[in-house]
Amino acid sequence: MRLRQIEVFHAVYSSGSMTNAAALLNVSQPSVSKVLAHAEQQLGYRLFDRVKGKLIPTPEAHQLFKHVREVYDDVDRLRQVASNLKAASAGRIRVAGTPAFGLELLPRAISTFRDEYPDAIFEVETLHLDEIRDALNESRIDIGLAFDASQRPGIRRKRIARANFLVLAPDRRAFGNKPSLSIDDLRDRPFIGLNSRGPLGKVLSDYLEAAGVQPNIVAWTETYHIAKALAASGAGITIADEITARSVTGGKVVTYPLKPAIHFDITMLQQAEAPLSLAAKRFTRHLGQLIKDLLADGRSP
Amino acid sequence: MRLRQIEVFHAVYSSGSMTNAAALLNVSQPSVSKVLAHAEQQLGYRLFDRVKGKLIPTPEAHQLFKHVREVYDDVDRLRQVASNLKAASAGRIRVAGTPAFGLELLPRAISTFRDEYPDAIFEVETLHLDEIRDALNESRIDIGLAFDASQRPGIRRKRIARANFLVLAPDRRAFGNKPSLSIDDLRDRPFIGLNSRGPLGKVLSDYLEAAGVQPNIVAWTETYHIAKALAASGAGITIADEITARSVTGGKVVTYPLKPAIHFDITMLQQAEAPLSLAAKRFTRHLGQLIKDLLADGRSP
DNA sequence: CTGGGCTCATAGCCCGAGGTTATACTCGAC
DNA sequence: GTCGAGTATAACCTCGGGCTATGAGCCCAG
Repeated sequence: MRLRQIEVFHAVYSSGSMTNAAALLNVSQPSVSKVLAHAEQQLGYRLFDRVKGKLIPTPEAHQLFKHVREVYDDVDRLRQVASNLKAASAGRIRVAGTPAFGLELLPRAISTFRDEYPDAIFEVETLHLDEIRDALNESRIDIGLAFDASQRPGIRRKRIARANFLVLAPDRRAFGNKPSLSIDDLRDRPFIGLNSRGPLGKVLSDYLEAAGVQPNIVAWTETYHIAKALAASGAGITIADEITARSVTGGKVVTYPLKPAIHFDITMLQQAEAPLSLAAKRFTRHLGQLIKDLLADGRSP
Repeated sequence: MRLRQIEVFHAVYSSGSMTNAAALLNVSQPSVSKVLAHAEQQLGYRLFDRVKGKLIPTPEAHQLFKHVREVYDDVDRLRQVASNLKAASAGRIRVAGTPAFGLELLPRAISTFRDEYPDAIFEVETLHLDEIRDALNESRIDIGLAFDASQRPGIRRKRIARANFLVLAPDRRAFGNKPSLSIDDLRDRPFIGLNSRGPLGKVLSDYLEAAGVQPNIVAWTETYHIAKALAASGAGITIADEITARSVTGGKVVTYPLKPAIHFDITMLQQAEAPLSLAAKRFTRHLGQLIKDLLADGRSP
């Protein structure tokens, strides 16, 4: 069975008719008819019964289709990867970050990197952690940036820096000029919660639970920038990573360090066993340095 | 990327040279060279660096290969299934049983069935339970016969009969003419154990453990016929299902029922959602009846 | 019952992928 | 320098799969 025959069978089976399949595959109807007839002849049995001009899948077709679908999905993915690799070898540096990084830090890093290497060409996007991992596996991106990613097969992690949570409030009315806050200060405040889907949300909710603090949650979100924007607009206080807290987007907030601090890692992800291009390697160094500088600046202004 | 290109890439990558790949694929070396060159040209990047006449996979090739292997495995299986379906539609009835059934009962069932339907053509083999399931999934067989199979997605089970364990001894010296044995009678006897890999071995070992009986195991096996043959040749006593116990093969043994009895099911397996041919359906009825008759005969001789 | 309007199949044509053999090229080993 | 191993190129053939045009069966509407 040739790949083309598999494709055609798949299209005919799932669209229900040769005419539809032809449209799906952007070829003429006779072409589909011929390929299918040829496949049946080679297989030695009918895949569809032609009854009153319509196609009825035979039991064999149903059996085959289960397996065809798998192959088809795999081939689809393979072709995706094949074209992704082309973009990679074209010298592009493809980076993705969770929203906390992708919205401001990555653009800034790229911009300053291009001051030094004006020829560098980038592709940037913001993805959630599991999407970053998929994208790495499919060679759709070269570098991912996330918080506290857990170990996964096929993915190499590198800790870039250790960061802390900060408390974000709309203004100084709630806590005045306190130099830092304890977890108890958050009790009974209107609070914007972070979903525990992401790794950081989980760290945070575990921490609050362990401390026995049940904040008065007024809204849930998964992205820190949204939490920040909510805080800035006066909806309540929230907790966010230092990167988000120090960013310009999302409006003006005041920040307080937490004591004792809650740490988490900033992790760079790449595909295991896939060498980075020279340009990509340079960029990872640049990015690491930028993050360290940013954290240092934020801590001793 | 055409299927042929995937095949060729796979062969070259895993055999290390075009010449070897050509031999593997049973084509000429220039053909491989051309297909590979063509694939590279379409992909837009090299898959191998030609250095000193040898091939060194590029990083892209390593990446691609991971996915190619998956596709390749799937396609392999698909082609297998495609040709299996041909045999099915050719009117053959393909049956497999665990050794307990396959060695004697299935051949006898087929033979008596063919007395009634002389045109029926069979394929028989003995497989272990997990192999039976794989074979069903790949449409390599139509019907499987096993003990106490657990539920699995894609497989339909049908209980044919309920059978009991019997104690097998070489002769009457050990237990005389006792009408039945209790589990305690087995204590400290030389015993041929059944591996707990199969479903029945597990039932048995659980039972012995629950009764606190630790037999004096002198040999382990997974197939009941071997246990029976060992018992017949005087190596010790054993426990076996009724089907094996009553078979002719494996030598002469004397059997004792256990009291209280240990039950287990005899199960017929087939692929869910795959209709059986008319002939296969008839055979399942025949087989079910034969097993019921056999058990009834054995219990009231 | 007759004519659109579906469907799939057939005919005749063309192109390109991929097979063949024969041969050239380029290393490393001797 | 020559031989062997491995890859690339050339000239040729076959066939899968694309196209358009057209036929043939079925259904429904008028």
